[in-house]
Amino acid sequence: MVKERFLPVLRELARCYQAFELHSGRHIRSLGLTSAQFDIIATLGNTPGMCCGELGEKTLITKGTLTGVIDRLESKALVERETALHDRRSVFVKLTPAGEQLFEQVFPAHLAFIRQGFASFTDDELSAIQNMLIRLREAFIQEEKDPS
Amino acid sequence: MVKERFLPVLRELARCYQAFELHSGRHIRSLGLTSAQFDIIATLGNTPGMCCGELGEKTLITKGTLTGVIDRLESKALVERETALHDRRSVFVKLTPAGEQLFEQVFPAHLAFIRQGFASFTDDELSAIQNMLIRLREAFIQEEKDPS
DNA sequence: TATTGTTATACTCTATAACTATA
DNA sequence: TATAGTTATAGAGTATAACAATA
Repeated sequence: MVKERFLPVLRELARCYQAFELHSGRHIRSLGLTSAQFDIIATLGNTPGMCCGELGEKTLITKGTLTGVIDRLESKALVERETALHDRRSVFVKLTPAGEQLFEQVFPAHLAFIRQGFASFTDDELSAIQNMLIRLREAFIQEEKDPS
Repeated sequence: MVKERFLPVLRELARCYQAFELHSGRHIRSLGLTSAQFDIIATLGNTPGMCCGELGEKTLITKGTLTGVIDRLESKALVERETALHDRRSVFVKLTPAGEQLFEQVFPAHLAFIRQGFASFTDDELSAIQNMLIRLREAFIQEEKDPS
């Protein structure tokens, strides 16, 4: 029978993230978007745009998938593609005015939801939890690179 | 421009969870399973089995999807279905011997990976992070029920 | 030759709703 | 009537690999 001191923490990590995802997923779907699509919108928000490679890195969506996701956002007229000037292999993706409007309408609602969730935390507590999450993530990544 | 004290924490929560998912996802796929399928295996491990309703609750997989996931696991001979005795509408799902063997082979490897990630944390730190994650999740759920 | 993004394939998950059989 | 699962449908993400255009 398994009994490890860290399992409760891992379970809480998953449950906490999933609780957040559950809410935000509903909100996103009510806008007619999927998580992947919203990820793109949120990543492009408040930026001048970026090329597919950069978008893929930030959203963890692989390039083959990314093409389809951007296709669907483009057909909704929320993003647009331009050929990059400096490298004609690259495609520059950015929000359309409608996309920016959606971003600006949706993001504050997200923030309000999240803000309330964090309302009872002091700044010190926030720092503490953030630092531990960073440490934990780095430990996971470390092993990824160096599977000793 | 958005500037909230809790956004860095939320981002770390997501990145930390995703870092874990990235690794475990690779491991799972190398076994020829999907995340949903592994979720079922892990949930059934060390239990006598359970009916679809309970499985769905624990894994957050909706019943329509669950049928398909279990179908695929059954075709791999990792789980089996039995009609429940007490209620013939219910279906009892449990690991086959092969499923148990997979569970017992895979789970320790997962644990070893996770254990290393947590290696540098003291017990006090683990308690602290766990408590904060619980608080945070409950705050999210609270809003879900009571959107004030 | 290497890189950027697209296309193609095959599979799986997702939400939703109608349906069957029990209760 | 209500519940437990199944079936059906349509859409979307996933991994993977081959491909075109450009560097």
